[in-house]
Amino acid sequence: MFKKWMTVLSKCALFRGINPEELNIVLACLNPKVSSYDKNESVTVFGEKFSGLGVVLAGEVVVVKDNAAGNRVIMAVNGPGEMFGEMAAFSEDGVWPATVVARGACTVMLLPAGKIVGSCERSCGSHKMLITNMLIIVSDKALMLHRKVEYLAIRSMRGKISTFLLEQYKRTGKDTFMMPLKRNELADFLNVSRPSLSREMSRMRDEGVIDFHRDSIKIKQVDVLRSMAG
Amino acid sequence: MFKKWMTVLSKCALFRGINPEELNIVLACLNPKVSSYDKNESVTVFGEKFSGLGVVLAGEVVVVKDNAAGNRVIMAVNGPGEMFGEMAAFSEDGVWPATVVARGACTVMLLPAGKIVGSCERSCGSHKMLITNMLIIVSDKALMLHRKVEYLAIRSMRGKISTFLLEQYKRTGKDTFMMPLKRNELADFLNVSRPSLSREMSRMRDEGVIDFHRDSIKIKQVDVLRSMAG
DNA sequence: TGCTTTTGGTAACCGTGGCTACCGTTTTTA
DNA sequence: TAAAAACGGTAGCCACGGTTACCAAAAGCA
Repeated sequence: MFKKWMTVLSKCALFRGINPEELNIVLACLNPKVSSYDKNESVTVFGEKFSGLGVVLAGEVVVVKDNAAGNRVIMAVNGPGEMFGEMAAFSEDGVWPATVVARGACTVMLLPAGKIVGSCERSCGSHKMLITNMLIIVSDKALMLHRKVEYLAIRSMRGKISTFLLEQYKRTGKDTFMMPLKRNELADFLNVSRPSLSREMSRMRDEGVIDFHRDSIKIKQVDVLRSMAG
Repeated sequence: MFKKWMTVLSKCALFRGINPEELNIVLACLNPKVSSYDKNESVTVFGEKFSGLGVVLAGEVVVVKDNAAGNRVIMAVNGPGEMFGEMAAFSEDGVWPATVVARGACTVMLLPAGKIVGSCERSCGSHKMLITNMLIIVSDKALMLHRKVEYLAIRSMRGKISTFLLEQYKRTGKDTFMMPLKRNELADFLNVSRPSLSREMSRMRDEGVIDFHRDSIKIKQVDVLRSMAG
């Protein structure tokens, strides 16, 4: 039944430590719903009734939040095997805390939240593992948000840009790399305006700290960048 | 042994649904460490080795984060029965993601993280409950951070102030209430400078939207405030 | 009780960064 | 392959809010 998605699901953090045979049993237990979406189609809408823990099976989704002023903040970009709605799954109000939009054609699986904590009728042994995995996942999510808060708490734009670039530098281990976000998306992520971001990056280029062309970026003075990060 | 703290602990979300006799057994299992601190003393320091899940027994602690630029951001204020370090408890790196400072004289309990998920030798039945509680707690924490991100994502100071006041208004249900934070702390929380905050609040008072004197504040035009929140 | 510390309001100055507008380039779609 | 849409850099304008400095009131402490 879920044979098609086994490879992806085995990579999903929720099912870590559960072997294929058990996974099949657990999935039958959880009774998930698989749906496909086109580009820019809404998978979930902020404030609507919570429909279940999401797992991306194919394609990519973007988790966004619109504040009333009309600014769209990108919370995350999730690919195959990644999840969304982990936090809402165990909240009381039972509504989506964010909007999830298909970044391109994609397929997602929605798991009813109650089934995860609720004790299984057939008392399948992987349920405890599932809950423990869930705990780790939500903790990681919380830490990610913690990091996000740190980003937003940086007052100056230079600080934000420098911090972001240094994180990429550390992640890739190279001083020349591709930006994982378009200017628009980066501006959203750093919570600044797009033209101001361009201007500041250009200034940094003029000063010889970095060099870039479109998506390709090169860090020329790591130490200077570090001093600007805070 | 923990008789002195039973009243507080029974109110702690971690032990919800566990009756006093079981609580004693569970506590013995967890082997917690109780310590006292003076005002402004550090309970935990950012980056240092994780020492365990914290529970405030008496007094208050402030969870803060200093960014390298020297700005101190208040993450939370925790009183008796409240916890800190929930996220770090299940992260890999095993260091404190924030600094916790005693707001006044206080007593806290530290629970070794491993003991919570690790299966109990005496296989005491409340362990599953403990893990489930932990899941709910961490989810709530994540949602709280989510809300925090929303606050920080608000561009204008007016928007921040309005949002904060409306939240208090909703919480107390009254249009006149006491500010739960000093100006200093509020400025930190909203991530703005203290004089700018005072100035903006004075402007709002001049415009007749609000009225205030020190800690006491009155909302005069809720609808206008709402339109300013975003 | 007087002294010190903390807290909060106000004012002047000015830099960062938001906004709008425009244009060239790249990518997508028909 | 032409038309349309998305993307990214640049420029000018100016307001929001950071910074510093100072003072008054309140609270803590001797």
